[in-house]
Amino acid sequence: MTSAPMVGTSRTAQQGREGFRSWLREHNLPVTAQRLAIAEVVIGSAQHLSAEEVAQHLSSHGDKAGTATVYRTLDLLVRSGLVVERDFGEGFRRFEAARDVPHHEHLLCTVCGAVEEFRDERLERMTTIIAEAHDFARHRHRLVIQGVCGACRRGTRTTPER
Amino acid sequence: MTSAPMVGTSRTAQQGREGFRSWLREHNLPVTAQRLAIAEVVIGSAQHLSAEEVAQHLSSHGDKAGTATVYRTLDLLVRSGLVVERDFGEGFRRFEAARDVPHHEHLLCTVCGAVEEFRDERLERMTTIIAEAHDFARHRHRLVIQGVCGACRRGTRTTPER
DNA sequence: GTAATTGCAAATTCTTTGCACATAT
DNA sequence: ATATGTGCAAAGAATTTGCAATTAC
Repeated sequence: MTSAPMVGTSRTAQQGREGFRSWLREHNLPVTAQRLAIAEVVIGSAQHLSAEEVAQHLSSHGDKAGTATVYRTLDLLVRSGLVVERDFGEGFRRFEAARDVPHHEHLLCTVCGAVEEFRDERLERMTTIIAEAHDFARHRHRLVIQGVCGACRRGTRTTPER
Repeated sequence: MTSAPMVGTSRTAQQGREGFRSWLREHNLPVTAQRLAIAEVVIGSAQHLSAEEVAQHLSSHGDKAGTATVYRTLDLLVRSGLVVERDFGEGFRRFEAARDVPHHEHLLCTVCGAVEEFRDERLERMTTIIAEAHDFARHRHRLVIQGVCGACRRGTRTTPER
């Protein structure tokens, strides 16, 4: 966990589990133990988890699910809108609970891997204007700022981020 | 090719070939036909090429190189500073000739795949300020704006971008 | 001549798919 | 009951690596 405040309101694991249960019911999809467990892990976490990390969290909590199921459920979670997919250029994807934030950017520490989030309205407006100037209809954008966090610069960090 | 003006100065295939030859010599690395051919393709192109596309360009020009050699040479080109690696979240990397631009952003058409480049000083300053506010030492940043280009919106496009 | 590169194929990493078996409704 | 999900293992896609044959210097 980073020490900075998160953007938006975080949801509890319970809310994640129940929210996904409702969504599955609405869509006439079977509610299985694996699906609820995966939803609880991803939505209950404040981090950006990879598929593998989701599987690890599961087994460390007594639950377990095959790799295929993890991927298939993450796909459902993204389609439900409860989870958002992220690509930090690491060669694999990460998944993050969708909070009540329309959009936010990421600061990535290249030393410890810590991810910090922020929102900036100016950036929102700026990308729209830039797109228009190039005759593009802006759909969305993605900004990742890479750098070194304070803890790593000062050698203060005691616990590894990931 | 997009119709908008490119950022910075483009280099010719010849310049790419010779520039890489010099770099190889300076680093006591063998100058091979494959290396020069790959440099010519990547640096001579105004596009963002994938490793596979580089291999295709090669064979269509009579040259040829194994996949491993293409990847190994792209790695050298990146390390030489003559080529820059890009990640547009497609699941694979693209490589672009490094021009005299310190940094530029990308507009990506989600319909035809066209990539347009632009530079924005405000963004440069903004990311530095944002990083500082979060106690990060900014190293670099990456902004990709996704949208639909004018040609695709109007159905005007006649030639596929990729 | 000797050290480095090349190309092929096998190995890796992340992700998807096919299929027999298990489970939700 | 019956459609759907699950897990395993095989398949895929992009990229890397081991190694014998080849080439640069």
